[in-house]
Amino acid sequence: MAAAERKPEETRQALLDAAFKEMHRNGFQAASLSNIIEQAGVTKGALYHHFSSKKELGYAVVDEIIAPWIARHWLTFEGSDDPIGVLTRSMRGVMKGTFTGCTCEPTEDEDAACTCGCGDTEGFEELLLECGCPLENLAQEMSAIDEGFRTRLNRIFQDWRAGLAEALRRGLEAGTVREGVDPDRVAAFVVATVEGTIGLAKNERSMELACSNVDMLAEYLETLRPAPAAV
Amino acid sequence: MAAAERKPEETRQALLDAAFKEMHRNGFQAASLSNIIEQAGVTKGALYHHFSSKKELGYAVVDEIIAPWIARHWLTFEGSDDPIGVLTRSMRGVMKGTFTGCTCEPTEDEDAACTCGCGDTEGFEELLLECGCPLENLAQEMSAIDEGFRTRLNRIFQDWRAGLAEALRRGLEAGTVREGVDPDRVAAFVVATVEGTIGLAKNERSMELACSNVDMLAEYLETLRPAPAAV
DNA sequence: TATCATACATACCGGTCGGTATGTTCACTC
DNA sequence: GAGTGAACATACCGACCGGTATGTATGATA
Repeated sequence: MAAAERKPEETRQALLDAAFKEMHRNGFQAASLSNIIEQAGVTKGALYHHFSSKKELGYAVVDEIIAPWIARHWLTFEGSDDPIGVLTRSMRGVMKGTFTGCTCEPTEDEDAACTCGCGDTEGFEELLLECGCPLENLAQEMSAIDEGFRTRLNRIFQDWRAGLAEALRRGLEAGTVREGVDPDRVAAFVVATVEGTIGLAKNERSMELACSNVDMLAEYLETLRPAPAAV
Repeated sequence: MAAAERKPEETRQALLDAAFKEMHRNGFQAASLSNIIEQAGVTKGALYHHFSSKKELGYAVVDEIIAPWIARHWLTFEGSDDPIGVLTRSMRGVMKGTFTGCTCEPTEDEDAACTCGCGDTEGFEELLLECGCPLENLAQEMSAIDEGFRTRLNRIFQDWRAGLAEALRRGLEAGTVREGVDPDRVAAFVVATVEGTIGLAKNERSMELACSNVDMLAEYLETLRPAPAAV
């Protein structure tokens, strides 16, 4: 094995990345540790040095890969007073893989790839369309049969909803969201519709369907703005 | 084994039912044939007499169990001219496990269990809340890695959407749905939101969340009715 | 009643799985 | 530069998996 390198943090990260990819495509239960260590370029000894079991590896993927990923792509309000506008742009960005709604430098260039340094490449939209949302996939598979997964995934969903609701509350104060809108209920509705849309689009392999649904959700969100001053 | 019984249709059905339960809880890949045959009360020889492989068993579950289940609980319009009303009742029925929207004798009794003879018992809502929608679960798990599953599940989604869109079209003609509504796009939006809602509620183990989302979707659907005559 | 396809039951196989026990090499301390 | 623990690599294990080969009982037919 030539000269060994001994970079434990890099090894650990390589294992997490490989595990994430394997789990994203095959789910957790069908994820093969052999494939993961092969992809990461290490051996089983390294894996079990860094993680005590397959399950612990899965938990780490949830906490250290999936959770930040969701936050990076969906909690992009950054003190904005227009949650509906930001959310609509985030949705379109995620669906198209352009991520112009990231918290990094926003760009006007619709064709630009993600510039937020999250490591997502241009091919991401195909991956999303083919493999779906990793958070939703894992939740569907594991939440019924493992409480550890369920609580961790649930935490991500709750943070997502809470962040969205918080932004809506600021919109209420700023007057960009009309009175009477319940931030928590709208947040839950949006999260459910987004996840359902990704799932349906994945099954039909149809980006058009995804975009149509996003547009319809955007239209619905527009109805939550204050009514224009009566003429 | 006392006197043998030789009822091939019952044996086959027992295998399908057991496979459905196992797959609903554990997914297809993690479903164990040993568990299935044990649950069905037969041996591996019987299984492989009726099904040529595990995958064929899974396909049969999709075609013969899941597809009719979806049709029974979601395609309940039966020539009604009020798709929004029927759909709203179906949603609430499925979520509460009362199924008052079934195509069987509709009942006014909100507490009644499903009377459509579909075999669903009172405990169904807990199962839906714990294990989610079997269609969505399988789609999430298998559509990316097996084309046979994907096409079969996709067919169910398409039939669901088509049935919903057809009902909306009748509503358009009957005047219970306002002009300008696109039946196909609304149908896709509804299916995605319903599936997303079940998934989210399953993960949070919260029937309140499910009901809240259903109510919000129902509110949205009400906006698709014709505007009341101007005063 | 002999025949024979159907409908199973039993026993077993190769392969893969997650996990472990043990060996080896590096980096650092003193 | 000897010692030591972290960071791996290698070899191996038992369990379970899907699948098969083969045996056997049943029920209809002739």
